[in-house]
Amino acid sequence: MRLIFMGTPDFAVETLKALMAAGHEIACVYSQPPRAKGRGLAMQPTPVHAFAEANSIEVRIPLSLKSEVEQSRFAAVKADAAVVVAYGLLLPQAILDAPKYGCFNVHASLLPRWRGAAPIQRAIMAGDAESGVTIMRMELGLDTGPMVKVGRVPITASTTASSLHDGLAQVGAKLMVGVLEKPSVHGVIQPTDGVTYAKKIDKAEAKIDFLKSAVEVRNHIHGLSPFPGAWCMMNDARVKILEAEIGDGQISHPCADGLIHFTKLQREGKGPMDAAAFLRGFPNPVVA
RNA sequence: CGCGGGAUGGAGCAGCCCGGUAGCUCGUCAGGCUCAUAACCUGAAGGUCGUCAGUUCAAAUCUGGCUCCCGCAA
Repeated sequence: MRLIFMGTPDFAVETLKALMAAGHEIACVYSQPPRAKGRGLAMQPTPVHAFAEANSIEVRIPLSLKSEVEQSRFAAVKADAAVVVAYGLLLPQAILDAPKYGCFNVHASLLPRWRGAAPIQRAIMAGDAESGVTIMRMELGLDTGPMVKVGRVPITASTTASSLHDGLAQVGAKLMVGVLEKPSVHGVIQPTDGVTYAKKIDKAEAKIDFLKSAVEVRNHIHGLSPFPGAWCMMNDARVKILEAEIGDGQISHPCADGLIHFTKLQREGKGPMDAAAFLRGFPNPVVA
């Protein structure tokens, strides 16, 4: 099929790769415009942008799709369908209606739970037992469309946002390819019960609150690992905690109901390391 | 030119300010000891100190360029 792909972060690249591998024609790719970010505030294209460019696919980076000009450009592609994965812009009705089979979205949660920006992190932080990917037909509302296909992934004591992200990206890519084999399918309307929204991660919430239970602290750490990274102070140094386990260990700290110990940590300017290595360069840490 | 930290045997660090023998903790290997341990003892291997140039009798250390890694902030 002739497709338009719309996406921005790494998570979306997996689906784009899978669509190409499945033999679909990617007519063009939409992504967020490059922004000045990172050290030195250099302009950097988004991961999807960079990948598409490396594969000689036309990249479009409009600031908005509200204008008639952009909408007619979109329609002029005459795509069979559009696949949207974490794009970052709302699609007006004119866009949604343009492709022959409509617009499909890959969302990293079991809808209607965790609609919105940070479903992966929120699921882990909330202590959910499982997460997943939902493919839906897009509507005007935020992640409200009828569900076409669902893939489930368990969340365990060792699941981090990073590992879940990678897992879901694979699952989502695979499901999306499957859905396009029967692009005319209708979806199941989302239940009205169990709707939650995954609001964007705010860096201010990254600091670890040891007044919570050990499990809550563990979920907080894993949900924010590695970005933006849960952190605490140790001997006047700011240290990111990337992985932790319930109970006592080489570097532990009490929570409301017991000890938690850190198994992977990173201090400023350094790389991530396990507890034993961390202690060699940072003996007798006092957690504050 | 947003602010800052860093690159030293396999891992984590010290040494740099005040140039002059390559150091520590751990790991690895060999041997010993022990009922036993993340135990202990003995010995060994392993590094052109990120890279290029400069200063100097002499550079891990001082000067300048470059590459790469990371924290903050956006």
